[in-house]
Amino acid sequence: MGIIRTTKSVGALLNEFKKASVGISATELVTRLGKTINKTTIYRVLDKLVEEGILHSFNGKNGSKWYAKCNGCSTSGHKDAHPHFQCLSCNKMDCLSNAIEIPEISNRKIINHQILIQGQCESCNH
Amino acid sequence: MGIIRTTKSVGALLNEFKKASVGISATELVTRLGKTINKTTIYRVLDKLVEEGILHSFNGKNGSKWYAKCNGCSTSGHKDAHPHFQCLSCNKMDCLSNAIEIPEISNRKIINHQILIQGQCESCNH
DNA sequence: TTGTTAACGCAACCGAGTTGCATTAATAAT
DNA sequence: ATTATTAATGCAACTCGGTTGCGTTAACAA
Repeated sequence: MGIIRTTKSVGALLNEFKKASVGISATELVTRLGKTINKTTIYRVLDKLVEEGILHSFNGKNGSKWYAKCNGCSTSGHKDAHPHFQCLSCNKMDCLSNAIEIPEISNRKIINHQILIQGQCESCNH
Repeated sequence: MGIIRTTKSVGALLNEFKKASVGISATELVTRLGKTINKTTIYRVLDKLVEEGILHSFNGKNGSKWYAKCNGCSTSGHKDAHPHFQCLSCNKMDCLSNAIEIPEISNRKIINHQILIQGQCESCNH
């Protein structure tokens, strides 16, 4: 399950996330790295990195897959559920540190949640 | 923009939502109605019903498209943003009436938001 | 009853993501 | 350093949700 070798694909992907403080979509990663790394590999490495607790995965508008660095997660689980903000003009995806209270819901067991806030980012909001 | 004729496709789709108090995914509607209504038509009618403020649309897990009845919406906009709960066992999708506070976010303009809570529903939670 | 055009069906397409399998290369063993 | 093991990769083909273009049908107004 957890075996990960230090290959150039893993390095290249981790590098993209080291450079960026924001989220990156799977398709964006394929366009950035697709000439040197096969897209199948990109998707597989992303899955691995999520399993490892290094990245977290969530959905953007239109349900597309996005990834961002984790904060204090591990193989045993993702702990830092936080809202994401996606700009409807430039599509930039931010991880927000704002804590949002999810209430208990009668008779249901909550396992996780996703909050996607959409609007205009700092640069596009004028 | 808003012109809608009372065709059998519109009737059939509205009927599905009249019968159900929960959300229905686009693919589920295609399997239910696909023998009598072409899937292109299904997607087009759904779009129309969302424009009309009769249904609202949102994403389930894996980013799939879901629809549910609106409450007090109109062609001028969807007003009843509420969280959705999807059961990870049976995939049932509920509209929740719980109000969840979305804070203002510095320098950004919030236009809308989606909250998807996942877990076990009443029947699957034992 | 007829004319207009919204709505429909069909076929073909698109794009994100996946699968199977043969090949390559990272790590462990010698 | 050399070899053996098997995780990781590349490739091609595929799946599936959803869309587009276009000719035909049928709702509604005249």
